[in-house]
Amino acid sequence: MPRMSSGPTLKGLAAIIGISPTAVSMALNGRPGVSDELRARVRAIAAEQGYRPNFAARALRVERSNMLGLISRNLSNPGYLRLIDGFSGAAEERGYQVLVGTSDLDQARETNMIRAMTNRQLDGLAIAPIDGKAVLATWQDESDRPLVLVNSARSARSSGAMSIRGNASQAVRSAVDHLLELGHSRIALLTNPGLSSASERVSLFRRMMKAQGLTSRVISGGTADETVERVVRALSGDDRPTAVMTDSDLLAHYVYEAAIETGLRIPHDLSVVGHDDLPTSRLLGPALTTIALDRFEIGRQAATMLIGALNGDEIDRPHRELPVELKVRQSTAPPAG
Amino acid sequence: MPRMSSGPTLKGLAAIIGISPTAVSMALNGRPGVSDELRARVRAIAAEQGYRPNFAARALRVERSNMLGLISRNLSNPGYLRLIDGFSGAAEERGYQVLVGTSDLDQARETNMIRAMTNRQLDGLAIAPIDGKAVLATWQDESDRPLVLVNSARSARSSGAMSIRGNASQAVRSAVDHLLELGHSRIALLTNPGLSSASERVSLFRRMMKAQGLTSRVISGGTADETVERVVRALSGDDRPTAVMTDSDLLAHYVYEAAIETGLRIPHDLSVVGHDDLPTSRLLGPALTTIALDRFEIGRQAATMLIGALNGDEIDRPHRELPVELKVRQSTAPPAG
DNA sequence: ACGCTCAACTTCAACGTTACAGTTGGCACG
DNA sequence: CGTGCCAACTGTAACGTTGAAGTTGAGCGT
Repeated sequence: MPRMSSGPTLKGLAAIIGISPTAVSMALNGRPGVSDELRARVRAIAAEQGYRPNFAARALRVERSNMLGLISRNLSNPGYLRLIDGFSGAAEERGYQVLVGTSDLDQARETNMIRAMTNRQLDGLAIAPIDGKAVLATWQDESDRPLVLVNSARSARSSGAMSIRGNASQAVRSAVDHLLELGHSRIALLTNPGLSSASERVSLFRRMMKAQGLTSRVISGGTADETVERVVRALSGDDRPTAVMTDSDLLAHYVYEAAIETGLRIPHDLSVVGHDDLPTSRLLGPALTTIALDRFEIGRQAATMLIGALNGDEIDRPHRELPVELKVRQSTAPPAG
Repeated sequence: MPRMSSGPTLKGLAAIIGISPTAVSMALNGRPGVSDELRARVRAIAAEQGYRPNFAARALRVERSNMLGLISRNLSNPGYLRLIDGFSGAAEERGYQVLVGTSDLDQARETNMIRAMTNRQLDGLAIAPIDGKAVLATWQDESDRPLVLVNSARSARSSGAMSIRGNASQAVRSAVDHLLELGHSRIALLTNPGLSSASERVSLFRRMMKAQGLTSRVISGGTADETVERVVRALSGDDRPTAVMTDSDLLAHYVYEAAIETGLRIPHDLSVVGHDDLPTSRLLGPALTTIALDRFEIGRQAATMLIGALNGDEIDRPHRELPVELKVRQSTAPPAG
């Protein structure tokens, strides 16, 4: 029932001005082939008539939609808002619009999302993949447009796509080093399950701990409630960890909740290290020690890389790792006793 | 240079099967006019050939894009992530995709965003407007599709659009009542400037304070840094407020930062009441007393209302106010002295 | 056997845009 | 004064889809 109030079209404008639609198109799109004088006249009349180009028609014709897609793993982690913010800001600056979606950590949904987006003649896609390689396969099956993998495992790097992420090894290393220096020996890592990027971090963590002759403990997150519950359980044993490092500040928040539930005091009974540095993290009680990662910048650069590739530019470093920085605050301390 | 790997089109499929494109279209879209047998055959061959419908072409033809727009005021407030999450979840369930944008609290950008979205044959728009009336004017100028105003001022209600928001008067009332009961008399309200919905809250706040014979103080936020600075200044006078209530948890966070800067302890020297109840708010130090508002649900319902209207349904309550709930935690206490 | 109806298709045109291949006319040049 | 050239346009067709208006032929009642 609801229809667009049908404003004038290129053809309509052409009729009014008395020239061909092609000329109007060229005039409005700033392409050569029309005199400056006519161009000005066309612009004036277009504005006066309230002409609005029809993007669907344009997309059909030129096989470009001027839309970029952004698919995140979930939409509960505030870190993704930073990503969206950076991405959409950069995209809008260059005249692109942003289609968002989330896989919700579900492979099938991720594939569907990608398909749905390619149906729309999406010009490029940035995705924080569940499994980078699977995404690569799906995308290249569907489209030969630029793709940026965000925060994916190193193993998913390929010449077919670009990638950008925080420096994962630096992140794990600085967290572990910090905790070791404080004197911790029973350290647990809380990660999101099922992510190929997570397993990369896990193995790095295991290797570092082994090098110290220490055993490593890994806790897999799930839904919010599940995660808290699992952390509670992990913190209950006799040889419970004295420190937990996490893959995100959000996960660190769950540790805080678990600490409240178990009555452990942070940092006296338990040290916590996050990863992100959300704006709220320094305001937590106690302020969270975390590995700062500029997700806004990741979003920005992802969009910029996509648009660059669309313009045919040679992309500077197609596989980027942004530096991370340990912010020591109040949630870490030497282990008690 | 990058082009879609041109899969088969309706016409191509039709040629392969030996029937007309129209029949293929009817078969795939589940419309009557084809036998069950042919429908099955078409579906099988479409799948086998990897057929992907071209949404741009469809949009051009039917003047529907199957996209919904969501424009927020900014993308730094984590509350908007909840909104996006609820909105996109409901939209995806019904086969719609979501175009996001932000006005960044800039009128011109907001208007541009709306125009850019209508150019795309957007089917419906949910927007947290800077000025609801202005949005209404722009939108109705461009399109007669459904519009939902999110968190807009009551004054922007009109028959031309739907709306959904938290119960603003209940929110202001319960915050003020809570602080009055604790014994506060110098209460400040920290709001976002320039929002018509904010001025509605301000006037309600002023009225309530006046009814108590108390003077009211309003602090206008700005950028993050500006806001902290203004709060610091507001907290410096001799007759400084003993309590600050805010329009969002994000603003409450700024008050926390200002408190750190000025050395005031919460809640001993200063009580703080937020508005949102972000997941992190109960983990702050001290845990934030706040007015809980389910932004996820607002997003969900906004999308549902839009899609309902698109289906021609009679919308149940086109102007909705969700209840809010005061969560008393540790950031409020009786004033010292 | 005749007309009638209806399901199952086909044909045609159009949505708004732009690429490409013309066409025109003015002007410089030998 | 023709010839060639170029700027400034025009005309046509096509992108993939679908609505509307046909066309067919099988089945049915009389």
